[in-house]
Amino acid sequence: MDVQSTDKKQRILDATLELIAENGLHATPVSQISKRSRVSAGTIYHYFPSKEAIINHLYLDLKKEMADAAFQGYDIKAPYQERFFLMWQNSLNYQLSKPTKLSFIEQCSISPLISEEAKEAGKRYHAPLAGFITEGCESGHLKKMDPRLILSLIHGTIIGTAKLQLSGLLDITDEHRVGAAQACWDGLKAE
Amino acid sequence: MDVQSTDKKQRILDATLELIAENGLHATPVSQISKRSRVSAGTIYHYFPSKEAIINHLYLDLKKEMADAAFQGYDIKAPYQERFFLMWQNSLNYQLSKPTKLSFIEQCSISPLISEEAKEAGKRYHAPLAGFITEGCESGHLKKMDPRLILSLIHGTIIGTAKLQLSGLLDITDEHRVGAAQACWDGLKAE
DNA sequence: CAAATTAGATTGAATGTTCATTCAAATTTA
DNA sequence: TAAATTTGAATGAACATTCAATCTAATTTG
Repeated sequence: MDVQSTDKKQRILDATLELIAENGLHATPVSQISKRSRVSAGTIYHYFPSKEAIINHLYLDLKKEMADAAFQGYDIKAPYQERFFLMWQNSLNYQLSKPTKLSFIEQCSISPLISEEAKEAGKRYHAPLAGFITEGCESGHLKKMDPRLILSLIHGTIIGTAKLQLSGLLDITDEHRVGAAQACWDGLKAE
Repeated sequence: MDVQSTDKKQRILDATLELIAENGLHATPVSQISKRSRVSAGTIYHYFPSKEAIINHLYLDLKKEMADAAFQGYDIKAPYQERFFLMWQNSLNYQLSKPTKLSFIEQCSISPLISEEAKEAGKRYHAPLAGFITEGCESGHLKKMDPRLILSLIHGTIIGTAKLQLSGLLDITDEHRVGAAQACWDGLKAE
């Protein structure tokens, strides 16, 4: 696979992401993906076996990207609370800077269009994050609560904040970011 | 509109809700809605001008139902914290007991299939809830933070918890409910 | 009261459109 | 020149919507 063809593959993925974020999972025909990506319909099927495969591929790419983004600048030697804030902020910043990706993932996360295997693989990317939470519970930094529940609460606050911006109801400033991260920490820290 | 016809209208709405929760917004043809509701395709168009109209109608019904559910047993004379817990629990219980409704709303909340008017009307149902948060900020029970941000954080924790159950990853017990509500409160209460 | 009339409800086959996918042919690359 | 890539028109299936015909029940008329 040469540069030209990887480029085309990526153009297909980019166009699909944009169109689904704009028009929704249901209203994105291959003909439009073809136009937007400047790759003919036939060629799209040279790179992907089906439209469903494009969407599943995209889903996994984004899941990985999001998981990686959380660990940007992670320093294992830093205090637990500091690492908590770093990852919370990293994750929120990612969602805020890539609104099309948030929109796409939110549409897919429930849809049966995403295969069980892809959902399973997506969860695997969460393992390091889950480990970080479990560490916090065991070391006494976080409340004694099921780590899966804690992770869902954290995720909920991040997505809630990002969607608020996406909806246009409130422009999230640095002050909001810090306040929201603090609220999340205050709710989950031990004592 | 007699009993028989309201019944049919409701059957159409019920079938659409179920099918979209099962198969997704994109993969729910009118022919299936017709089968599941036992109302012929033609009759569906007697009650609704289009498939989109069914979905928008359903969206508004559910938005109202959810807003109302939060206030079940609300006692304006109760202490602020008690009312906070009541509404948080009410909302979570609603989402947990109606998983198809959660799935449907989550799929719609981003989709461009929902008209701007419907989204606007849906927001109006949130007004009492928003008022409750503003009251808490002004009375000093909640942190000094933008009430819209606080509401989003609360909503995020509820949806995060409910989706955890929906995904099958964790069965939410009473203990989990109380813990999650407490975490949400601890994060948002003043001091 | 029974027959006739009417309006609304209901049907599902027919319509025209849109869609994902295919493929024979053309072009590019090695 | 052989293999890989690319094209876009062609294909057939699936879809939302329409509509002429039929049924139901309520209302009017003789």
